Amino acid sequence: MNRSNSGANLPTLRSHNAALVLDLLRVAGECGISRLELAERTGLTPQAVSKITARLRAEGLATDAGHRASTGGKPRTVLRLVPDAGYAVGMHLDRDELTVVLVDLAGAVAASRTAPLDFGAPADEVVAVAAYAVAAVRDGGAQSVDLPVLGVGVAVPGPLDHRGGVLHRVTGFPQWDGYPLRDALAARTGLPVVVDKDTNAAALGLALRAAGAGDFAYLHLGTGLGAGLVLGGGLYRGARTGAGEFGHQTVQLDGPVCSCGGRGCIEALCLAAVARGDVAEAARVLGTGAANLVGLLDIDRVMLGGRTVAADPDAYVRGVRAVIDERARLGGIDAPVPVTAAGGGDRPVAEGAAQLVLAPLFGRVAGADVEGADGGAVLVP
Amino acid sequence: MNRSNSGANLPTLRSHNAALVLDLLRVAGECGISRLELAERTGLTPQAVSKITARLRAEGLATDAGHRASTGGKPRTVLRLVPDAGYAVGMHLDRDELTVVLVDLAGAVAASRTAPLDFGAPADEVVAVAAYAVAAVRDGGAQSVDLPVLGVGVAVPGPLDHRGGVLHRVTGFPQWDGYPLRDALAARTGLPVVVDKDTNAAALGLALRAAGAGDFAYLHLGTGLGAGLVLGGGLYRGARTGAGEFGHQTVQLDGPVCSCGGRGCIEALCLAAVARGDVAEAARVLGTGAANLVGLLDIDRVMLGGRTVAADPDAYVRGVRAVIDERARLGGIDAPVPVTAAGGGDRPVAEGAAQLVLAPLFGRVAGADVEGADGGAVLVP
DNA sequence: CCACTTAAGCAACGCTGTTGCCAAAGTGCA
DNA sequence: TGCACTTTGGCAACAGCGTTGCTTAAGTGG
Repeated sequence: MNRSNSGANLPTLRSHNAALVLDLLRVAGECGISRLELAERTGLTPQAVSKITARLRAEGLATDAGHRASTGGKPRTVLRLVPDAGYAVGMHLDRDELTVVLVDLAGAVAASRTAPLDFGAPADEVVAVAAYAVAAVRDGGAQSVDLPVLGVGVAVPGPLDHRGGVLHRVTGFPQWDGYPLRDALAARTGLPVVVDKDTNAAALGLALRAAGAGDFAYLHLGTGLGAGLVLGGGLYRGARTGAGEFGHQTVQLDGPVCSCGGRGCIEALCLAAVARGDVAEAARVLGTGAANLVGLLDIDRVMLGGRTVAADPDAYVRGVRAVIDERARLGGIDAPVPVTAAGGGDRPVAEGAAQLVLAPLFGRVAGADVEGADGGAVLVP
Repeated sequence: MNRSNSGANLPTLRSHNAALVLDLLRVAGECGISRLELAERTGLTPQAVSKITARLRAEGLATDAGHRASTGGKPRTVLRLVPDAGYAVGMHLDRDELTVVLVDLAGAVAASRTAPLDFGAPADEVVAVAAYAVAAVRDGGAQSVDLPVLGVGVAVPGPLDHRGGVLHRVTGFPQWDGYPLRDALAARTGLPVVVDKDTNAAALGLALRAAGAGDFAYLHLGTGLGAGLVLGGGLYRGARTGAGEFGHQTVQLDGPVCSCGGRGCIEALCLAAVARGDVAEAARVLGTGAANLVGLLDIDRVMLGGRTVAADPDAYVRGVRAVIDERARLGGIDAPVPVTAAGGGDRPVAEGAAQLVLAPLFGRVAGADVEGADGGAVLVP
């Protein structure tokens, strides 16, 4: 929805429709989808879909996958995505651990690698370790075959400038302040690199997996508390990539002082409850923040994740759901917003990071420029 | 960013670019804009802009407006919007008052009308009064000339279904629950009708007026407290048009009971402070909610409006700004988000309502279907 | 007065999705 | 087995979009 410089011409049109079809193929998965279904879903004419899919097949991105049962005439030919036409590396740079995955176009993990990491080490050293991990996961995927890797998506904790790939004010790690992570890693790996917050990456991954889930908020409770927002079908980053500062929302005026200097922050109240073992109270505080968010943004779903939640997912889901249901009941709303656990601990973050690279191919994520090593090496021209 | 049924063809492309150019003409206002500037802003080639503007001129939507000073060669021809090529009616149905305005394409008010209203009267009676006001403002605009009125935008308090134009659960006015306001008024007036929340209408109007302001939140403090969100350049309504439920955000766990049944809602705390004359405390509570919002959504600006704010705008702006600045300082942010008063009391709501009809012409507002009397009588074919 | 610069239109072009038509590949009944 | 019917999907011609190459219009400056 970028208002500036958004004039559309025929190449724009072409890639838009191609991305749309590719996304439907991706969502259909193994079972595939027929040309006529694609036409119905996109609003394009069947003939246009035929032309678009012919191009995709010529480029090796789509292929035939059998036939549907006949309904009285010629049976429909089913098309599906060719998953190994492209790969992306997803990386989760956490405070004490490095997780790297290699995923294909369909989002399936082809290889993964986890190693301890000292995020407090000099930035160049961390980048070197990261670049080595990328190389390792590329080799490990298939033996001596050069896989077409489109780029590297990196998820990091704390605030950053997503467009420039530069970190800012990472609490406790001053050596990262202003470090051009994207360009450094792009130079080391020779691949385009996209950097984003860990919560955003996780939310993006979940948004692509659960198709049709609509708008939702992903709340990540680990060493800190943050949120990833999927609004209007796309990841919402805000004006300065700072959206999702959920942890320091005030839910108690003049409450206890938080590490951020504020008072009554959700994060402080929630983690204090966790520290004294009161999971129910932690969930209630989290639920209050979640209910605020649900009301403000009118979202369809709340998903909980992160290490702390993973330790006792049922308790958190139950506690958060109780607050949201109560608020909905008071507001006279019949169907309260569902609350679920994301599952998989920290793994969704690395997989979501890979989707930072892949999502633009499918027309997802507004304004995510994949740049770095070479300007705009995208698959669909 | 609607994901379903969004295949693009040539007419889509054409109207998209036409809307883009029309929007730039609108923003340029009286002074106009040259073809080459349009080309730079849109990213289109000058020749494409020439073709598009030729079409707009043929349709009577644009016209020449003199020349710029020469820079050594042929001087640029300046183009501008023809404001009276189209009009829209904006209506603010408040609890005790009805405000109707007639605005032209440029957003200028050509006629206005205010009358007391009993929102508690039977719905059909209110609609009859509203339809009469629409007819009156259409006649009053120009003497015996049939102005091209594109539709009616209606702003109402409380929750509703924007797509269907049906109200829901309006607190204190049960006769409106489920009433098909859009269709009823469309039948009475013979014009397409769009219905939205008052806060959304006001936010839209402000978004169009202050071009380039980026994302912002409009906080409306009147008989209640609500918010209108402009995210990613467009009005954000949420999945069920319920976004902006700002008043019942909890900012004090286990705080005083609110009329909604919850505890520690901003609205309850804020209005209680207003009732006892403590404007500073009201502003502080409002500021806390605003700061939460700024952090969560990373917006560029906060605007305050509504009758209560209009009574003492400086005090509210100062109080809200203080909280936001303090939070930014703690977060290490250099440039805190600006806070301003919207001004004009309730007038921005009616003008914004008119923009519910006009905005789609300029490519603004995602997913605002103007339907009603006749399906899709828009100006640009 | 003439060289130069800048703006804007004309004509031809490549490419998009669309339309009309036809071959391919099934089902179902006689 | 054969024929009528239904449905799918490709081929060819088409209208319309922005783009490119070139020409004309309308200024400035020496």
